Amino acid sequence: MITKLLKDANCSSCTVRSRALFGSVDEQNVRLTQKYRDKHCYFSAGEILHREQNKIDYAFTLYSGCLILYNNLSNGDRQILRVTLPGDFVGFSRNSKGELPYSIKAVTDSRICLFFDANVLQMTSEHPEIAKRLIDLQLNDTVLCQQRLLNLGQKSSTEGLAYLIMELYSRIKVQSPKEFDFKTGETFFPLNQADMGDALGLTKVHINRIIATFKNEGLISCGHKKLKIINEERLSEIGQFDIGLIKDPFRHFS
Amino acid sequence: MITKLLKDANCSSCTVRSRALFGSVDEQNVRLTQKYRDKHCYFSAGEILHREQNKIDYAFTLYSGCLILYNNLSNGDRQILRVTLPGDFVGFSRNSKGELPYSIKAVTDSRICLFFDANVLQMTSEHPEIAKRLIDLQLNDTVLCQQRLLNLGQKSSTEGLAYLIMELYSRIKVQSPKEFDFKTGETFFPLNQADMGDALGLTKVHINRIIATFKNEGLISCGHKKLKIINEERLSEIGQFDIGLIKDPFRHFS
DNA sequence: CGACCTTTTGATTGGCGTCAAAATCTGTGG
DNA sequence: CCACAGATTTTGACGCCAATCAAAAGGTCG
Repeated sequence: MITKLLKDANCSSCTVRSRALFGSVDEQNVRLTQKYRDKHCYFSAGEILHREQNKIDYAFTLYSGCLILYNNLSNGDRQILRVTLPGDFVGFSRNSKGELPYSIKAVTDSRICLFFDANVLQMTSEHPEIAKRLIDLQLNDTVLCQQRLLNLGQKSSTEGLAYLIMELYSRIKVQSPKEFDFKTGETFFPLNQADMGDALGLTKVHINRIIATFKNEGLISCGHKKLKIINEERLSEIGQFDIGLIKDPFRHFS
Repeated sequence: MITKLLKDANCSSCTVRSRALFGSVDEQNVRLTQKYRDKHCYFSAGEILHREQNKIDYAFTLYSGCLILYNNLSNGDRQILRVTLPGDFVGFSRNSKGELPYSIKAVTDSRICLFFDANVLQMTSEHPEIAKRLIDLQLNDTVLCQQRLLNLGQKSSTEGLAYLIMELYSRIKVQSPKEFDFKTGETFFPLNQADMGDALGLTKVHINRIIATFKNEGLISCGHKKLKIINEERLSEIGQFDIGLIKDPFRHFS
């Protein structure tokens, strides 16, 4: 899928490095891992990078932009499983046939950098600290996923949406600080109302009504792909969102 | 929490080994890893092994029995995040303070074997193949968690329950084959109706009504902690459950 | 045998889905 | 710079799925 979209550039031109993957690795090792990185490529908003059940033989880090990972059901409904932001690592978890179990779509123009499987294998063997780093990234993803289970299973639609907004907003401030305008307090916000519905198992109509109440109550203001949270404390409270989840990642080795 | 419940025995007496953790490690190495294992201990049904936000400095494998990992909300509601079966590994993902973000409770009499953090650290350094195995276990857990997101977010209560039953049933057949009676087709089934409700975000009353329809339609029969699936194919279809998810785990290195 | 837990059943309520249409915004090309 | 097509947001009316409340029946275990 991705191969036909590969651009020529190799990764020596990448100026942004994968914070998530190499964050705990010292500078010398980062330079060493340079050689394991392969092609990087660009996608524009709306492009589908991968369709669930198709095979791939690489993983990648997101350099810029925003992707959603999702599953489709037979009736056409869609569940968003994860929203990835710059620095996130994507593309492990394949079955014996090499099939990745979710689809991937760019919600904004995005730039990724590929790591082919053979290179990941070699990299983790030669740099055990990177293997441990991979465990930790995976552990944290699992915790976030479990928190979303809690969100979908036990919270009301209002609580769930408050949580979703706070979680994404907090991650954007950490992972894409450039998108946050300190003058106005406005952040770029990648999801539209239909997307939020698909993340929470609600209809876009209902999402719209909840957002309307949030606006009325002076909690947020938002426009096209823009979000300003006016009362962060109250919104966190409604969503039972704990900022520690983002600021203090769950891990084991690092 | 666990320490005060520790029984004296050390792990040399363990006859069951952690299939999940050492499944891909050769016999010689398994014997080597023996030394990293610490105490093992027992819990009876209903005992709480750990309360969310408390600190621990070990992880463990479940040897026998069944545990649930869950979160409580402030209003008393509970979301079951994961049901662990023999062979499963539990207890990574802690934050900087060493806090594990979920509670753990034994739903049946259970036996676990501890690995203290220091030993896991040493073990993964000395046996890189175990580090990679840990990544894979974690990857598969994440995929299962994501499938439960799909379950909660997009499926009807009937579909969701069919999926839950099929998933647990299939995992029991693989991970606790002794619990499956080939003569009667009956399996031990650890969850009661309230638990299933807490796993799916539904009330026990509603679970009961759905189970009644499953019985009426001749799909299952069940009694106290016992389950017999009469029409496996149809139940899988209703739940949109794919047995490959269990039989062909998602992974990257092994 | 009795206390407690789990399952079962009924009646009523409300949250969110569904359907439909209008209003607004966005990006594109002339 | 405006016109237009398409996407996204907004609003309204109505219906249904699952929650809630309540109580009885059945099982399990000490």
